[in-house]
Amino acid sequence: MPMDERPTLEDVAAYAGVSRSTASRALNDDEYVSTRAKEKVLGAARELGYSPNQAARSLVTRRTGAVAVVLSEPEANVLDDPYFASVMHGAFRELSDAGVQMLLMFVDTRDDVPRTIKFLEGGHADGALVFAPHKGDPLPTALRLARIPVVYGGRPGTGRRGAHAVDFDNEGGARLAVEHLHDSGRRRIGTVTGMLDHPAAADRLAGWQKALEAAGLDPTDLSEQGDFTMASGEVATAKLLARCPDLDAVFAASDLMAAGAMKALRAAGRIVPKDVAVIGFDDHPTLAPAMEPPLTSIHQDPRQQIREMVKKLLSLLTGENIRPETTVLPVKLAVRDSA
Amino acid sequence: MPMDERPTLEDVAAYAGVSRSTASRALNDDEYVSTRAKEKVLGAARELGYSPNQAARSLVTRRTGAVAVVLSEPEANVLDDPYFASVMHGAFRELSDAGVQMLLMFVDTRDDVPRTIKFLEGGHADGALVFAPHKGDPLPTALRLARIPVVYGGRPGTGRRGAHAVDFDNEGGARLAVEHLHDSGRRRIGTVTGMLDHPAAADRLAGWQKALEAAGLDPTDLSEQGDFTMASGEVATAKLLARCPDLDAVFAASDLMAAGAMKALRAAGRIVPKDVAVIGFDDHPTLAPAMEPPLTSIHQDPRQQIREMVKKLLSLLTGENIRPETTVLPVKLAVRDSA
DNA sequence: TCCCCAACTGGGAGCGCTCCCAGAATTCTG
DNA sequence: CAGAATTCTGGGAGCGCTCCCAGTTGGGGA
Repeated sequence: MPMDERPTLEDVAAYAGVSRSTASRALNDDEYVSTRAKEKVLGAARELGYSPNQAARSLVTRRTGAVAVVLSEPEANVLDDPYFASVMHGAFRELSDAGVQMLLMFVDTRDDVPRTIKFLEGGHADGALVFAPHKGDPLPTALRLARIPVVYGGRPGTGRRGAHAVDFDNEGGARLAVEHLHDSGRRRIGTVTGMLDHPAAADRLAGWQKALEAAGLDPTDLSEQGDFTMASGEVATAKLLARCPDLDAVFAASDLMAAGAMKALRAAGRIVPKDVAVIGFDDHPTLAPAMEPPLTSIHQDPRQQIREMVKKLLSLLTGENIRPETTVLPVKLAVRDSA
Repeated sequence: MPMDERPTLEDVAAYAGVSRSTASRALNDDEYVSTRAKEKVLGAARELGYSPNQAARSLVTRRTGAVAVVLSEPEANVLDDPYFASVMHGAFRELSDAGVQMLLMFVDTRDDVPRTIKFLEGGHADGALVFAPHKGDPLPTALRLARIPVVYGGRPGTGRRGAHAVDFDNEGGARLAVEHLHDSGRRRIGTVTGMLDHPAAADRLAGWQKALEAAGLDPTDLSEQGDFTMASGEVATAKLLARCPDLDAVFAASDLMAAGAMKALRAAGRIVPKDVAVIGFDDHPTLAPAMEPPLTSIHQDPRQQIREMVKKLLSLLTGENIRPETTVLPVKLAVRDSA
């Protein structure tokens, strides 16, 4: 073996004084290898600094040892949101514990869709963890046709039947928020929604509405649509305030919109939480505690989500025939000063 | 070719009525292929939905077509910081434009270092884009020994000689901040630093100090160390305030610490910016405009950084013999209400 | 004692591709 | 128009691995 080249399995086998086959068996701890042979091979591998050639292995096993994490979300949303950073970090940890590499792919232009499909179909990854929340997103349909093992993060907007997914209890979170507000005496509880083609936004709105009705309150005129950005939260809250001057609470479907709501309330001379209480959603680790006053918000644990997703995907990859279903994870209320 | 299997190059060649070699040449647009043959092959490939087997190709070319993006930074910093989200997104865009896949790796425990090195040495990626800012980080040294093409984001804390890197003008940014404060009449300009084993933090501190001295001001007692977190900014500012009650400006080395500073100032009854002006660093796209008052901050463009990094790495990979040097990118002042 | 079956080992084939080389077809030169 | 140069083509080898199969070893039961 020349000095400047990486050792191959053959080199390891020769060094250990066994055949290539035996070396392979030892390294992959197959059955039918004597402990003696196994020790020799493992020792040789360590000695030579052997690391198997993934390409050669892939060529025969038809497995790449890599999983793609696909974010199908407009650029701005991904960048603003530490949720995605958490997801990526968590995905890496979970996957690398399983010895799987993580390929990261963003899909934010229409052109990216065929490229992504082509890539995944091409067998460059064994499976995918996909975050594709928009209702019109063509990706889930295309993925289903391509018969690639996929687990979704969040309820996919399209092709909901027969998909493996892990979602948060968005409706329950909204209910939690409304109940907290109601319990502290609020009666005119408005909401600022996200884009309603986003299942999470729709679920949060539904939760708010059901909770109001359950409390015997009338939701009419009390909801205004935003788009998850701070500016939209500000505008929506101003409209809400103009329409219902007796507003005494705002449930915003994201912390960013809650920040906008606070701005609008401040501009209108309302004190938070004395005059109007505010609750956000996401429990943005940086933003929520930094706000003035610190924001009460619905907390969700992205790490738990990704852990479940990886677990499902790995089962899928080992050929386990698990039933396609959406696992729903609980959320909780993180109480601070704003409500 | 069976229906259920992916077509191989051989299938494409047969379909086009040429040999495997010619098909390969056509697909890789090599020289010495007739236009006629090329068209036939390309047509056949399209018809059959052919996508080359990357593993087989890697095996012979000894190139993986993938680049690793390595974040060697404690978990919390990565999660809080939309800078990293920007970097990852930008890296994906730039790399995929070049037909290169992106592998993401985090290094946050000591154990991750050998694993990462092993992985990169194993030839699983053609090169790496590394963010490893800490002074004691063993990664840069290990990477240099492993002779892997690497470009650093930010000045690497270790092994600075002979490394390819793209950094921001941290010192210049601090100077910009101080000059702005001085121009608006502030004379007691304190600073809250980041962890000083972080080159960016050290550079920002140096810039602050030099700018003060250039303006004929005395920096004594006016700097306090933080660790880039909000809580540390609050504590540091309180100390500063206790030591120098006539403080009229704070330059924080991160927006998060600026948020902490604002909290401390508010708690001490100081009005921002009337009594004390505050300037942050990073221009955090979510946090800075959401603060009350909106934060003046030093803006840096992570997209530009990653673009330069990818450019350097691709040159390195094509064997160009570019000189190892640190490219320094300009920053600018984003003026809002806090200063 | 012998045979059988389990436990183990080694060699061969082949995954799908690129590259090299020899030969065929075409074009260019004098 | 012959010969040389050039362009193009196809087959063979081989990248490093896993898997299959045939062969070898050793221990336990008849």
